[in-house]
Amino acid sequence: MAYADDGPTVSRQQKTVVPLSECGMARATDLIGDRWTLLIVREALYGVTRFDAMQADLGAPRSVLSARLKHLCDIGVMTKRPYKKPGERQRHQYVLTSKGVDLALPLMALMQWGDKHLRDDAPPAQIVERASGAPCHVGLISEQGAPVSIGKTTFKLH
Amino acid sequence: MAYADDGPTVSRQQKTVVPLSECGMARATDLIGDRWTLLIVREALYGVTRFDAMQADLGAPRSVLSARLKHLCDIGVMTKRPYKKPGERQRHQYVLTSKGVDLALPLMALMQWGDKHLRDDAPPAQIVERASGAPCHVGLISEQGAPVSIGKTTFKLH
DNA sequence: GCCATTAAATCCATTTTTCAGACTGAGTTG
DNA sequence: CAACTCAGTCTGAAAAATGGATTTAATGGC
Repeated sequence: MAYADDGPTVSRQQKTVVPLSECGMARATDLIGDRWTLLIVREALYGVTRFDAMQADLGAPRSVLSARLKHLCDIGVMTKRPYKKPGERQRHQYVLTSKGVDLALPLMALMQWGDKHLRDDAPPAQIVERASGAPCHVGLISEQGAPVSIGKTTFKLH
Repeated sequence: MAYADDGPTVSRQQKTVVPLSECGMARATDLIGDRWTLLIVREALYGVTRFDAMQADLGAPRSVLSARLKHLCDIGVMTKRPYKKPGERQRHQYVLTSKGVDLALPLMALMQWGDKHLRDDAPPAQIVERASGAPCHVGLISEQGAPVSIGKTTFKLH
């Protein structure tokens, strides 16, 4: 992997690596790569599902939040559903679908990166096993289920 | 973790989970959460380091690419350096710092998500161990180095 | 039924960002 | 010197984000 401390890296000359439109990552950033969408998903993962609560947490303009939530529902990352606690009025909540829950991993990876590189003190949230409380981290795993250092990997193109 | 198929999830009532400004993830999306930045980092990881090559791959407006690269250098994710292959003119290249290389993991996680949920056929790029060529994937790893299913984890707040 | 309240939006005017494409300037090749 | 390549900058139009005010729909209390 090209790396600033490895000495004079030579650039690939001419060719596109993978056409952008073909790459899952590009499609992903197309769908969710903006200022708010991932933060909204983070809210949902934390269990915040109501419009106003999200708005209060994020401070995003209501119109933007509204549009983003609609979009997230459209692409199947969240669903909007009514719910009613006994004795309370009916409300709406936005809940992650399984497609949305799968975003937890990229999100945790990003959180991990931010906590490592963008702050000096201890991170405010940690990923732990629910049962034991033992901390976990995001990493690469081999076919045999063993952790793999990222430096020992490449992209293989088809 | 709240999940659309788990039945009527009840929303947390009032409180902010972690103040946005405190969260590594929020800081991260602040720095790199836009349409192009992650794609630029992807280019760099693939080994594309020259302005024009990136522009051709991404199709981003040159002014935006220019601004993003400048920003990435400012925040220490990339560095700009001159280089010269014998017999060629001197050029510039943008290379990832170690801080930038660490973005590979969130990026791979996102790619994995996109490949799983945003396409039906086989993904165009795969993460493999350099030595053996065996495929890897991004996942959660326990303290003991064992893979952990994401459903068995939560966020622990401090 | 009528009023106040709350949740969930939408609307508006202003500022910021994006975009496509033309242009610039430095260094290289013929 | 003319043409070409690379790495940008500049420009004006279009799109998106912003903070704030307003709207709508569903209560619960009186």
